[in-house]
Amino acid sequence: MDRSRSDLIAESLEDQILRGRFGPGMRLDETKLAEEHGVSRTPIREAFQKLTAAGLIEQHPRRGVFVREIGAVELIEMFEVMAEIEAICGRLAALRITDAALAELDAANDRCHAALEADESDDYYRENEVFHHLIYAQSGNRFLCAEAERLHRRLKPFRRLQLQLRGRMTQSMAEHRDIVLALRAGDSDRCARLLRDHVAVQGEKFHHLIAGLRAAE
Amino acid sequence: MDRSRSDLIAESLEDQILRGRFGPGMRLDETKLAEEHGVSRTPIREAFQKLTAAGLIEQHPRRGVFVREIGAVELIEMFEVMAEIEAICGRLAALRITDAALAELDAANDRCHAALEADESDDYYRENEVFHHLIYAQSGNRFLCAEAERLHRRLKPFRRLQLQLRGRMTQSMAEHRDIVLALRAGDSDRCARLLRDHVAVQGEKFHHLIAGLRAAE
DNA sequence: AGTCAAGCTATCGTATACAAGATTGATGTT
DNA sequence: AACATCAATCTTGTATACGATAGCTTGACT
Repeated sequence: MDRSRSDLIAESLEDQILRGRFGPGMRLDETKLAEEHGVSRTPIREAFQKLTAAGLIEQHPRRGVFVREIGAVELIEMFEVMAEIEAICGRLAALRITDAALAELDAANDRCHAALEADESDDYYRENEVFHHLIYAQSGNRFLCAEAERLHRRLKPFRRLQLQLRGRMTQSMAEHRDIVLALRAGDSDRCARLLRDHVAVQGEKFHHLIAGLRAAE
Repeated sequence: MDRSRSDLIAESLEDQILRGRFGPGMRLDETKLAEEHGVSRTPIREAFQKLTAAGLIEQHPRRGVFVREIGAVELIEMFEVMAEIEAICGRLAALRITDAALAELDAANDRCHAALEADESDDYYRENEVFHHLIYAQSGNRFLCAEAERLHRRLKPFRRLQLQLRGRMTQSMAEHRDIVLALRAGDSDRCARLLRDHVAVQGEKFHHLIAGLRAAE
Protein backbone atom coordinates (compact mmCIF):
# COMPACT_ATOMS: atom_id res chain seq x y z
CA MET A 1 0.00 0.00 0.00
CA ASP A 2 2.83 2.41 0.77
CA ARG A 3 4.31 4.02 -2.29
CA SER A 4 7.86 3.36 -1.16
CA ARG A 5 10.28 6.27 -0.97
CA SER A 6 8.23 9.43 -1.37
CA ASP A 7 5.56 8.27 1.05
CA LEU A 8 8.14 7.41 3.69
CA ILE A 9 9.80 10.78 3.22
CA ALA A 10 6.50 12.63 3.42
CA GLU A 11 5.75 10.87 6.68
CA SER A 12 9.17 11.65 8.03
CA LEU A 13 8.92 15.31 7.08
CA GLU A 14 5.44 15.62 8.51
CA ASP A 15 6.68 14.18 11.76
CA GLN A 16 9.66 16.50 11.86
CA ILE A 17 7.50 19.53 11.16
CA LEU A 18 4.96 18.61 13.82
CA ARG A 19 7.75 17.96 16.27
CA GLY A 20 9.17 21.38 15.59
CA ARG A 21 12.42 20.32 13.91
CA PHE A 22 11.44 22.83 11.24
CA GLY A 23 10.09 26.04 12.70
CA PRO A 24 7.13 27.88 11.20
CA GLY A 25 8.04 30.02 8.22
CA MET A 26 11.27 28.11 7.72
CA ARG A 27 12.27 27.26 4.19
CA LEU A 28 12.76 23.64 3.21
CA ASP A 29 15.67 23.08 0.87
CA GLU A 30 15.02 20.39 -1.70
CA THR A 31 18.68 19.69 -2.37
CA LYS A 32 19.63 19.54 1.29
CA LEU A 33 16.76 17.23 2.14
CA ALA A 34 17.60 15.06 -0.85
CA GLU A 35 21.14 14.60 0.39
CA GLU A 36 19.93 14.04 3.93
CA HIS A 37 17.65 11.22 2.87
CA GLY A 38 20.11 9.87 0.35
CA VAL A 39 17.76 10.24 -2.58
CA SER A 40 17.35 12.59 -5.51
CA ARG A 41 15.14 15.66 -5.59
CA THR A 42 12.25 13.86 -7.25
CA PRO A 43 10.93 11.92 -4.24
CA ILE A 44 11.41 15.03 -2.09
CA ARG A 45 9.27 17.03 -4.47
CA GLU A 46 6.61 14.33 -4.46
CA ALA A 47 6.61 14.42 -0.68
CA PHE A 48 6.16 18.19 -0.84
CA GLN A 49 3.03 17.70 -2.91
CA LYS A 50 1.52 15.57 -0.20
CA LEU A 51 2.45 17.98 2.57
CA THR A 52 0.98 20.87 0.63
CA ALA A 53 -2.27 18.98 0.26
CA ALA A 54 -2.21 18.26 3.99
CA GLY A 55 -1.83 21.99 4.59
CA LEU A 56 1.48 21.68 6.41
CA ILE A 57 3.62 23.63 3.99
CA GLU A 58 3.17 26.34 1.37
CA GLN A 59 4.74 26.29 -2.05
CA HIS A 60 5.58 29.66 -3.54
CA PRO A 61 5.95 29.58 -7.33
CA ARG A 62 9.65 30.18 -7.81
CA ARG A 63 10.62 30.89 -4.25
CA GLY A 64 10.61 27.57 -2.51
CA VAL A 65 8.51 25.76 0.06
CA PHE A 66 7.95 27.06 3.55
CA VAL A 67 6.49 25.57 6.70
CA ARG A 68 3.07 27.10 7.10
CA GLU A 69 2.69 29.43 9.99
CA ILE A 70 -0.44 28.60 11.91
CA GLY A 71 -1.64 31.84 13.37
CA ALA A 72 -3.67 32.17 16.56
CA VAL A 73 -6.84 32.91 14.61
CA GLU A 74 -6.53 29.84 12.41
CA LEU A 75 -5.74 27.69 15.42
CA ILE A 76 -8.86 28.86 17.20
CA GLU A 77 -10.87 28.21 14.06
CA MET A 78 -9.47 24.72 13.79
CA PHE A 79 -10.35 23.94 17.39
CA GLU A 80 -13.84 25.26 16.78
CA VAL A 81 -14.25 22.89 13.84
CA MET A 82 -12.71 20.00 15.75
CA ALA A 83 -15.19 20.55 18.57
CA GLU A 84 -18.09 20.46 16.13
CA ILE A 85 -16.79 17.40 14.33
CA GLU A 86 -16.37 15.56 17.60
CA ALA A 87 -19.87 16.59 18.55
CA ILE A 88 -21.16 15.04 15.32
CA CYS A 89 -19.22 11.84 15.99
CA GLY A 90 -20.65 11.75 19.49
CA ARG A 91 -24.21 12.28 18.36
CA LEU A 92 -23.99 9.50 15.82
CA ALA A 93 -22.03 7.21 18.13
CA ALA A 94 -24.67 7.55 20.85
CA LEU A 95 -27.16 6.04 18.42
CA ARG A 96 -24.93 3.36 16.98
CA ILE A 97 -22.34 2.35 19.57
CA THR A 98 -21.90 -1.30 20.48
CA ASP A 99 -21.53 -2.77 23.97
CA ALA A 100 -18.06 -3.97 23.09
CA ALA A 101 -17.01 -0.44 22.18
CA LEU A 102 -18.45 0.90 25.42
CA ALA A 103 -16.32 -1.61 27.31
CA GLU A 104 -13.26 -0.49 25.34
CA LEU A 105 -14.00 3.13 26.18
CA ASP A 106 -14.19 2.22 29.85
CA ALA A 107 -10.92 0.36 29.59
CA ALA A 108 -9.22 3.30 27.88
CA ASN A 109 -10.56 5.61 30.54
CA ASP A 110 -9.23 3.35 33.28
CA ARG A 111 -5.80 3.32 31.68
CA CYS A 112 -6.07 7.09 31.37
CA HIS A 113 -6.84 7.35 35.05
CA ALA A 114 -3.93 5.07 35.95
CA ALA A 115 -1.58 7.20 33.87
CA LEU A 116 -2.87 10.31 35.57
CA GLU A 117 -2.20 8.86 39.03
CA ALA A 118 1.23 7.66 38.00
CA ASP A 119 1.86 11.09 36.47
CA GLU A 120 2.81 9.46 33.17
CA SER A 121 1.72 12.18 30.82
CA ASP A 122 2.87 10.30 27.71
CA ASP A 123 0.68 7.35 28.58
CA TYR A 124 -2.15 9.73 29.34
CA TYR A 125 -1.92 11.35 25.92
CA ARG A 126 -1.88 8.00 24.18
CA GLU A 127 -4.93 6.69 25.99
CA ASN A 128 -6.73 9.98 25.56
CA GLU A 129 -6.16 9.58 21.84
CA VAL A 130 -7.46 6.01 21.93
CA PHE A 131 -10.60 7.25 23.65
CA HIS A 132 -11.34 9.85 20.99
CA HIS A 133 -10.51 7.57 18.09
CA LEU A 134 -12.90 4.97 19.45
CA ILE A 135 -15.69 7.51 19.39
CA TYR A 136 -14.82 8.56 15.84
CA ALA A 137 -15.01 4.94 14.75
CA GLN A 138 -18.28 4.37 16.57
CA SER A 139 -19.95 7.11 14.58
CA GLY A 140 -20.44 4.29 12.10
CA ASN A 141 -19.41 6.68 9.35
CA ARG A 142 -16.01 5.77 8.00
CA PHE A 143 -15.68 8.95 5.99
CA LEU A 144 -16.45 11.07 9.03
CA CYS A 145 -14.04 8.97 11.05
CA ALA A 146 -11.26 9.58 8.54
CA GLU A 147 -11.91 13.32 8.50
CA ALA A 148 -11.93 13.48 12.29
CA GLU A 149 -8.66 11.60 12.48
CA ARG A 150 -7.09 13.89 9.90
CA LEU A 151 -8.00 17.01 11.84
CA HIS A 152 -7.07 15.40 15.14
CA ARG A 153 -3.65 14.62 13.76
CA ARG A 154 -3.17 18.18 12.65
CA LEU A 155 -4.08 19.54 16.05
CA LYS A 156 -2.02 16.98 17.90
CA PRO A 157 0.86 19.24 18.98
CA PHE A 158 -1.47 21.98 20.11
CA ARG A 159 -3.80 19.64 21.93
CA ARG A 160 -0.80 18.67 23.98
CA LEU A 161 -0.33 22.29 24.94
CA GLN A 162 -3.95 22.51 25.91
CA LEU A 163 -3.66 19.56 28.23
CA GLN A 164 -0.66 21.07 29.95
CA LEU A 165 -2.85 23.74 31.49
CA ARG A 166 -3.00 23.27 35.22
CA GLY A 167 -5.65 20.81 36.34
CA ARG A 168 -6.85 20.20 32.81
CA MET A 169 -6.05 16.50 32.85
CA THR A 170 -8.17 15.82 35.94
CA GLN A 171 -11.06 17.80 34.54
CA SER A 172 -10.67 16.09 31.19
CA MET A 173 -10.95 12.69 32.88
CA ALA A 174 -14.23 13.65 34.53
CA GLU A 175 -15.58 14.83 31.20
CA HIS A 176 -14.61 11.52 29.62
CA ARG A 177 -16.69 9.66 32.19
CA ASP A 178 -19.69 11.88 31.55
CA ILE A 179 -19.33 11.31 27.83
CA VAL A 180 -19.35 7.54 28.28
CA LEU A 181 -22.46 7.86 30.47
CA ALA A 182 -24.23 9.81 27.74
CA LEU A 183 -23.15 7.26 25.14
CA ARG A 184 -24.37 4.36 27.26
CA ALA A 185 -27.68 6.11 27.79
CA GLY A 186 -27.96 6.75 24.07
CA ASP A 187 -28.47 10.44 24.79
CA SER A 188 -27.14 11.80 21.51
CA ASP A 189 -27.82 15.49 22.12
CA ARG A 190 -26.17 15.45 25.51
CA CYS A 191 -23.23 13.50 24.18
CA ALA A 192 -22.76 15.95 21.33
CA ARG A 193 -22.84 18.90 23.70
CA LEU A 194 -20.42 17.29 26.14
CA LEU A 195 -17.94 16.46 23.42
CA ARG A 196 -18.17 19.92 21.91
CA ASP A 197 -17.45 21.55 25.24
CA HIS A 198 -14.75 19.00 25.98
CA VAL A 199 -12.79 19.92 22.88
CA ALA A 200 -13.63 23.59 22.58
CA VAL A 201 -11.07 26.00 23.88
CA GLN A 202 -12.83 29.02 25.24
CA GLY A 203 -12.36 32.19 27.25
CA GLU A 204 -9.10 32.73 29.04
CA LYS A 205 -7.86 29.32 27.97
CA PHE A 206 -7.17 30.93 24.61
CA HIS A 207 -4.61 33.17 26.18
CA HIS A 208 -2.81 30.28 27.83
CA LEU A 209 -2.82 28.42 24.56
CA ILE A 210 -1.46 31.36 22.61
CA ALA A 211 1.11 32.04 25.28
CA GLY A 212 2.13 28.40 25.07
CA LEU A 213 2.49 28.75 21.33
CA ARG A 214 4.73 31.75 21.71
CA ALA A 215 6.78 29.95 24.32
CA ALA A 216 7.24 26.98 22.04
CA GLU A 217 8.89 29.13 19.40
CA MET B 1 -0.11 31.78 -7.24
CA ASP B 2 -0.74 28.98 -9.69
CA ARG B 3 2.19 26.62 -9.98
CA SER B 4 2.07 26.58 -13.77
CA ARG B 5 1.83 23.29 -15.57
CA SER B 6 1.09 20.63 -12.99
CA ASP B 7 -1.63 22.67 -11.32
CA LEU B 8 -3.39 23.32 -14.58
CA ILE B 9 -3.21 19.65 -15.48
CA ALA B 10 -4.51 18.59 -12.08
CA GLU B 11 -7.47 20.88 -12.55
CA SER B 12 -8.10 19.58 -16.03
CA LEU B 13 -7.91 15.96 -14.92
CA GLU B 14 -10.16 16.60 -11.95
CA ASP B 15 -12.71 18.17 -14.23
CA GLN B 16 -12.53 15.29 -16.66
CA ILE B 17 -12.92 12.72 -13.92
CA LEU B 18 -15.86 14.52 -12.36
CA ARG B 19 -17.48 14.88 -15.77
CA GLY B 20 -17.14 11.17 -16.34
CA ARG B 21 -14.58 11.23 -19.14
CA PHE B 22 -12.73 8.64 -17.06
CA GLY B 23 -15.02 6.03 -15.65
CA PRO B 24 -14.63 4.70 -12.09
CA GLY B 25 -11.96 2.05 -11.79
CA MET B 26 -10.39 3.12 -15.05
CA ARG B 27 -6.63 3.26 -15.24
CA LEU B 28 -4.94 6.56 -16.09
CA ASP B 29 -1.93 6.13 -18.37
CA GLU B 30 0.87 8.54 -17.52
CA THR B 31 2.48 8.34 -20.95
CA LYS B 32 -0.76 8.80 -22.83
CA LEU B 33 -1.79 11.78 -20.71
CA ALA B 34 1.67 13.28 -21.08
CA GLU B 35 1.39 13.14 -24.86
CA GLU B 36 -2.16 14.44 -24.72
CA HIS B 37 -1.14 17.50 -22.75
CA GLY B 38 2.07 17.94 -24.66
CA VAL B 39 4.27 17.67 -21.59
CA SER B 40 6.52 15.07 -20.04
CA ARG B 41 5.47 12.55 -17.41
CA THR B 42 6.73 14.62 -14.50
CA PRO B 43 3.94 17.22 -14.36
CA ILE B 44 1.40 14.44 -14.87
CA ARG B 45 2.79 12.61 -11.87
CA GLU B 46 2.68 15.79 -9.80
CA ALA B 47 -0.94 16.25 -10.80
CA PHE B 48 -1.64 12.67 -9.68
CA GLN B 49 -0.29 13.53 -6.23
CA LYS B 50 -2.82 16.29 -5.90
CA LEU B 51 -5.68 14.15 -7.11
CA THR B 52 -4.73 11.40 -4.69
CA ALA B 53 -4.80 13.88 -1.83
CA ALA B 54 -8.20 15.07 -3.03
CA GLY B 55 -9.38 11.45 -2.91
CA LEU B 56 -10.27 11.29 -6.57
CA ILE B 57 -7.82 8.60 -7.60
CA GLU B 58 -5.91 5.75 -6.00
CA GLN B 59 -2.27 4.99 -6.59
CA HIS B 60 -1.27 1.33 -6.41
CA PRO B 61 2.46 0.74 -5.80
CA ARG B 62 3.76 -0.49 -9.14
CA ARG B 63 0.49 -0.91 -10.89
CA GLY B 64 -0.62 2.56 -11.81
CA VAL B 65 -3.32 5.02 -10.82
CA PHE B 66 -7.01 4.30 -10.99
CA VAL B 67 -10.08 6.46 -10.70
CA ARG B 68 -11.53 5.79 -7.27
CA GLU B 69 -14.85 4.05 -7.22
CA ILE B 70 -17.18 5.83 -4.86
CA GLY B 71 -19.56 3.21 -3.57
CA ALA B 72 -23.11 3.86 -2.47
CA VAL B 73 -22.18 3.51 1.19
CA GLU B 74 -19.36 6.01 1.00
CA LEU B 75 -21.57 8.41 -0.90
CA ILE B 76 -24.25 8.26 1.75
CA GLU B 77 -21.59 8.80 4.41
CA MET B 78 -20.24 11.82 2.59
CA PHE B 79 -23.68 13.36 2.29
CA GLU B 80 -24.25 12.75 5.98
CA VAL B 81 -21.04 14.61 6.81
CA MET B 82 -21.84 17.38 4.33
CA ALA B 83 -25.23 17.86 5.96
CA GLU B 84 -23.64 18.18 9.38
CA ILE B 85 -20.94 20.55 8.15
CA GLU B 86 -23.53 22.77 6.53
CA ALA B 87 -25.52 22.69 9.74
CA ILE B 88 -22.46 23.95 11.62
CA CYS B 89 -21.92 26.70 9.05
CA GLY B 90 -25.54 27.67 9.40
CA ARG B 91 -25.47 27.76 13.17
CA LEU B 92 -22.40 29.99 13.22
CA ALA B 93 -23.62 32.11 10.32
CA ALA B 94 -26.91 32.81 12.10
CA LEU B 95 -24.90 34.40 14.90
CA ARG B 96 -22.40 36.25 12.74
CA ILE B 97 -24.01 37.09 9.41
CA THR B 98 -23.98 40.67 8.14
CA ASP B 99 -26.86 42.57 6.55
CA ALA B 100 -24.90 42.83 3.32
CA ALA B 101 -24.54 39.05 3.17
CA LEU B 102 -28.26 38.60 3.84
CA ALA B 103 -28.96 40.86 0.88
CA GLU B 104 -26.59 38.80 -1.26
CA LEU B 105 -28.36 35.61 -0.20
CA ASP B 106 -31.68 37.14 -1.23
CA ALA B 107 -30.21 38.18 -4.54
CA ALA B 108 -28.81 34.69 -5.18
CA ASN B 109 -32.18 33.22 -4.28
CA ASP B 110 -33.94 35.55 -6.69
CA ARG B 111 -31.59 34.54 -9.47
CA CYS B 112 -32.20 30.94 -8.50
CA HIS B 113 -35.92 31.50 -8.79
CA ALA B 114 -35.55 33.16 -12.17
CA ALA B 115 -33.47 30.24 -13.42
CA LEU B 116 -36.10 27.84 -12.15
CA GLU B 117 -38.87 29.65 -14.03
CA ALA B 118 -36.78 29.82 -17.18
CA ASP B 119 -35.98 26.14 -16.74
CA GLU B 120 -32.26 26.91 -16.98
CA SER B 121 -30.91 24.17 -14.78
CA ASP B 122 -27.28 25.21 -15.33
CA ASP B 123 -28.00 28.71 -14.04
CA TYR B 124 -30.00 27.28 -11.18
CA TYR B 125 -27.16 25.02 -10.27
CA ARG B 126 -24.63 27.85 -10.30
CA GLU B 127 -26.75 30.15 -8.14
CA ASN B 128 -27.48 27.32 -5.76
CA GLU B 129 -23.76 26.98 -5.31
CA VAL B 130 -23.36 30.71 -4.70
CA PHE B 131 -26.03 30.49 -2.01
CA HIS B 132 -24.26 27.72 -0.14
CA HIS B 133 -20.82 29.25 -0.48
CA LEU B 134 -22.12 32.49 0.97
CA ILE B 135 -23.31 30.66 4.03
CA TYR B 136 -19.97 28.88 4.40
CA ALA B 137 -18.20 32.22 4.30
CA GLN B 138 -20.61 33.77 6.77
CA SER B 139 -19.73 31.17 9.35
CA GLY B 140 -16.90 33.58 10.05
CA ASN B 141 -14.56 30.61 10.27
CA ARG B 142 -12.25 30.50 7.29
CA PHE B 143 -10.97 27.04 8.07
CA LEU B 144 -14.49 25.68 8.28
CA CYS B 145 -15.35 27.50 5.08
CA ALA B 146 -12.43 25.89 3.27
CA GLU B 147 -13.36 22.42 4.51
CA ALA B 148 -16.98 22.91 3.50
CA GLU B 149 -15.95 24.04 0.04
CA ARG B 150 -13.65 21.07 -0.35
CA LEU B 151 -16.38 18.59 0.48
CA HIS B 152 -18.92 20.48 -1.57
CA ARG B 153 -16.64 20.27 -4.56
CA ARG B 154 -16.22 16.54 -4.13
CA LEU B 155 -19.94 15.99 -3.98
CA LYS B 156 -20.62 18.28 -6.92
CA PRO B 157 -21.47 15.68 -9.57
CA PHE B 158 -23.72 13.72 -7.23
CA ARG B 159 -25.48 16.80 -5.95
CA ARG B 160 -26.32 17.52 -9.57
CA LEU B 161 -27.93 14.12 -9.88
CA GLN B 162 -29.93 14.77 -6.77
CA LEU B 163 -31.29 18.04 -8.13
CA GLN B 164 -32.51 16.32 -11.26
CA LEU B 165 -35.10 14.40 -9.27
CA ARG B 166 -38.59 15.52 -10.12
CA GLY B 167 -39.74 18.53 -8.14
CA ARG B 168 -36.54 18.71 -6.16
CA MET B 169 -35.59 22.15 -7.44
CA THR B 170 -38.89 23.74 -6.40
CA GLN B 171 -38.68 22.19 -2.96
CA SER B 172 -35.05 23.25 -2.67
CA MET B 173 -36.00 26.84 -3.43
CA ALA B 174 -38.57 26.89 -0.65
CA GLU B 175 -36.01 25.51 1.76
CA HIS B 176 -33.56 28.24 0.77
CA ARG B 177 -36.13 30.90 1.70
CA ASP B 178 -36.73 29.31 5.08
CA ILE B 179 -33.00 29.17 5.70
CA VAL B 180 -32.63 32.88 4.98
CA LEU B 181 -35.52 33.60 7.33
CA ALA B 182 -33.81 31.69 10.11
CA LEU B 183 -30.52 33.46 9.40
CA ARG B 184 -32.21 36.86 9.46
CA ALA B 185 -33.91 35.99 12.73
CA GLY B 186 -30.59 34.83 14.17
CA ASP B 187 -32.20 31.51 15.06
CA SER B 188 -29.06 29.38 14.96
CA ASP B 189 -30.59 26.08 16.03
CA ARG B 190 -33.39 26.31 13.52
CA CYS B 191 -30.99 27.34 10.79
CA ALA B 192 -28.71 24.40 11.57
CA ARG B 193 -31.62 21.98 11.45
CA LEU B 194 -32.99 23.41 8.21
CA LEU B 195 -29.62 23.20 6.50
CA ARG B 196 -29.01 19.66 7.72
CA ASP B 197 -32.34 18.51 6.37
CA HIS B 198 -31.83 20.48 3.19
CA VAL B 199 -28.62 18.67 2.37
CA ALA B 200 -29.34 15.26 3.78
CA VAL B 201 -30.42 12.72 1.27
CA GLN B 202 -32.58 10.45 3.31
CA GLY B 203 -35.10 7.68 3.04
CA GLU B 204 -36.36 6.88 -0.40
CA LYS B 205 -34.27 9.65 -1.95
CA PHE B 206 -31.29 7.37 -1.52
CA HIS B 207 -32.84 4.87 -3.80
CA HIS B 208 -33.47 7.45 -6.47
CA LEU B 209 -29.90 8.61 -6.17
CA ILE B 210 -28.45 5.14 -6.37
CA ALA B 211 -30.79 4.22 -9.20
CA GLY B 212 -29.64 7.35 -11.02
CA LEU B 213 -26.04 6.35 -10.48
CA ARG B 214 -26.64 2.89 -11.86
CA ALA B 215 -28.45 4.32 -14.84
CA ALA B 216 -25.56 6.69 -15.50
CA GLU B 217 -23.12 3.81 -15.93
C1' DA C 1 26.03 59.08 -1.88
C1' DG C 2 21.80 56.99 -3.28
C1' DT C 3 19.04 54.72 -6.60
C1' DC C 4 18.12 52.10 -10.63
C1' DA C 5 19.31 48.80 -13.93
C1' DA C 6 21.69 44.93 -15.67
C1' DG C 7 23.90 40.73 -15.11
C1' DC C 8 24.89 36.77 -12.40
C1' DT C 9 23.78 33.07 -9.46
C1' DA C 10 20.99 29.94 -7.20
C1' DT C 11 17.01 27.28 -7.17
C1' DC C 12 12.79 25.73 -9.10
C1' DG C 13 10.25 23.39 -12.91
C1' DT C 14 10.44 20.13 -16.69
C1' DA C 15 12.39 16.70 -19.58
C1' DT C 16 14.72 12.63 -20.48
C1' DA C 17 17.21 8.61 -19.41
C1' DC C 18 17.70 4.57 -16.64
C1' DA C 19 16.40 0.87 -13.36
C1' DA C 20 13.25 -2.21 -11.17
C1' DG C 21 9.12 -4.64 -10.85
C1' DA C 22 4.85 -6.54 -12.63
C1' DT C 23 2.14 -8.61 -16.10
C1' DT C 24 1.34 -11.24 -19.96
C1' DG C 25 2.35 -14.37 -23.46
C1' DA C 26 4.74 -18.24 -25.09
C1' DT C 27 6.83 -22.54 -24.62
C1' DG C 28 7.74 -26.76 -22.45
C1' DT C 29 6.36 -30.44 -19.59
C1' DT C 30 3.12 -33.41 -17.36
C1' DA D 1 -4.72 -30.13 -23.51
C1' DA D 2 -3.77 -27.62 -19.48
C1' DC D 3 -0.84 -25.58 -16.22
C1' DA D 4 3.38 -23.72 -14.74
C1' DT D 5 7.50 -21.26 -15.41
C1' DC D 6 10.45 -18.11 -17.70
C1' DA D 7 11.35 -14.32 -20.46
C1' DA D 8 10.18 -10.12 -22.70
C1' DT D 9 7.89 -5.96 -22.70
C1' DC D 10 5.49 -2.34 -20.69
C1' DT D 11 4.97 0.78 -16.98
C1' DT D 12 6.16 2.86 -12.91
C1' DG D 13 9.64 5.00 -9.80
C1' DT D 14 14.06 7.47 -9.37
C1' DA D 15 18.01 10.02 -10.93
C1' DT D 16 20.20 13.46 -13.45
C1' DA D 17 20.57 17.12 -16.66
C1' DC D 18 18.99 21.34 -18.68
C1' DG D 19 16.36 25.54 -19.16
C1' DA D 20 13.99 29.39 -17.11
C1' DT D 21 12.95 32.67 -13.62
C1' DA D 22 13.40 35.41 -9.64
C1' DG D 23 16.21 37.54 -6.33
C1' DC D 24 20.51 39.60 -5.20
C1' DT D 25 24.61 42.03 -5.99
C1' DT D 26 27.38 45.21 -8.20
C1' DG D 27 28.32 49.02 -11.00
C1' DA D 28 27.15 53.24 -13.17
C1' DC D 29 24.73 57.43 -13.48
C1' DT D 30 22.33 61.25 -11.43
